[in-house]
Amino acid sequence: MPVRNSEIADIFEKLADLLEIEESNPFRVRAYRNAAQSIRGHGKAMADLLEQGADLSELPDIGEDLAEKIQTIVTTGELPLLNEVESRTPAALSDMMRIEGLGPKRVKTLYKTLDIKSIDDLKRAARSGKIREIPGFGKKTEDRIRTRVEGFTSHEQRVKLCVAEQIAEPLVDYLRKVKGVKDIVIAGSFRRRKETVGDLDILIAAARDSIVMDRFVEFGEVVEVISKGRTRARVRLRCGMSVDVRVVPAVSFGAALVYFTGSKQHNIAIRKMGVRRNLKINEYGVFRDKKRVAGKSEKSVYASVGLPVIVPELRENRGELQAARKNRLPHLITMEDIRGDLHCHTRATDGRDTPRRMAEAAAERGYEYLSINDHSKRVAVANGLDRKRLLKQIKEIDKLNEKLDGIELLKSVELDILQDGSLDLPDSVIKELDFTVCAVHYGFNLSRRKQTDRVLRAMDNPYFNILAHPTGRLINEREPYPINLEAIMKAAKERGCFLELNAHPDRLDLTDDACLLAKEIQVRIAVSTDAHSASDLRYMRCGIDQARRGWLEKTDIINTLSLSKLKELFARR
DNA sequence: GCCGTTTTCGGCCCGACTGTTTTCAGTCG
Repeated sequence: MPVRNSEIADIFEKLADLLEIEESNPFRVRAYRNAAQSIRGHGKAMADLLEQGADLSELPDIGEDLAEKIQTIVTTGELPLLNEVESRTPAALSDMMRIEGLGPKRVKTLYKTLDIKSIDDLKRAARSGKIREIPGFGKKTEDRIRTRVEGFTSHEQRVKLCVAEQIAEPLVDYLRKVKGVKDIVIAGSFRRRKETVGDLDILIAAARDSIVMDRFVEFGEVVEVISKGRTRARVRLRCGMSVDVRVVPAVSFGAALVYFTGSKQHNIAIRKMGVRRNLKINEYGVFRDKKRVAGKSEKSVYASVGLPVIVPELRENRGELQAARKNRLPHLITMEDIRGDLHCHTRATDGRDTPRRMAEAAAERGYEYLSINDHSKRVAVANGLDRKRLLKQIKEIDKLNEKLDGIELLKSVELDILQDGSLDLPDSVIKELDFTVCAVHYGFNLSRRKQTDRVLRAMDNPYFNILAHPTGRLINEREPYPINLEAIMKAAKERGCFLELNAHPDRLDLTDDACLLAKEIQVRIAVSTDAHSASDLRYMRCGIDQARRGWLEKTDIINTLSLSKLKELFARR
């Protein structure tokens, strides 16, 4: 299997850690970190780009040298420079830097004075009380290291956005009631609507003498106060999530919002634009010399560098600043644009509600149509429909449609794409449907080429309309199966097929980067919830968040169309 | 090691908090 972008990024990040411990040129260290981030966030695999003969040094934060190193990693799977550095400096020191409160300097000191080279070494040393004897360390530092290292798991997981929302809501309600709090916004990746959130950044506008910080650390879910000052405090909640609260005066709120919403890369780019205009931009405002010239609102901050406000979902330094400069920011899709949902299940298979109940719930949301896409027979665990049961369901839906007012149910199915690329029900029954949704449910371990060919062959069937959850990934649970998405998207575009952005918060498959790729290729997308109950229809919001991060507009999304237009699109045959 | 409205050299974001030290280094975001 070709080397994944995340693997290349991991190598550069590890190298950056070790070089930092060795006190190498800090800007060189940063260059490796920037490159890692750039590669990790890139929609296309470096391996594919190289195969197509692309010049990697044209990518942001990648120069001649790193382009060559990426080539080496893609070809050989490793980087000689990293091996060389690891021969001097133990690789596991990089893991130690993941522990909160341990940076390159302390890790180096621990290594040099106590020969601590791993998390386990660190655990033993902290228990034995040797760490506090090192100059510059003390009892408190040792205590903290001990607690952190005991509870340390190598990969602290980011939580899904919808889970973060449930965690944040009661805390924000609590803080909102504190005297002196004028405004409160959850910033950070939460506000940028990233699919997962590492920690919560809560920004509060309040008077300087507000007691909000005292109240914050007293919140019932707080199990550890990591730091607490007048303007900034950080705690850990019972659920394991860290929360930062920052208090700023109202006059700085807009500047602070920009600053704490990020992304970091976006902010750095904004600041650089400011520097060119002799402006200093920080979380307190925009300053020319000592004079504040903007900062109360986000609009004023962006205006100070000659830009319109950029919505948080786009703030990733993925071209939004250039687009804003040219007044070519996308008009992002909104919930109001959505006229129906093209993927849901009923009690006939693994759903919980009846078609009628689903239709009523969709109508309540203001939709014009909803399609019923129960599983087909291959998905036996879900009691998938065979030919006979599907024909029966088609008749039921026809009957139901006569009674329904204001909403139409579309007759569909979620077909299984078999390993040979055929679909698991015959055309003779599929042709009775309004359209089809097709997906891979088994055989995730095929090679990338075979998996791609499988889906491409399936798309050759003229009844194939929408490819559902195109990579099969489950966030934090299952990696995407290897597949050449770019080839799939190009083929879909040629054949008049569409890709689904599965809005279920466990899937969000396509990723934001994949949405960007789809936009570039101009293949259109269905944002669908894959609802297994009437209440699941609410997940549309999650899909729209993701679509917006992927720059998608109303015209990129097919379920913004009227029913008649939609039916025209589905008529490949 | 990257980058360019200061373009092939000379910059590269910076303020808050903690602990240990007594004026600041280390870490974080």
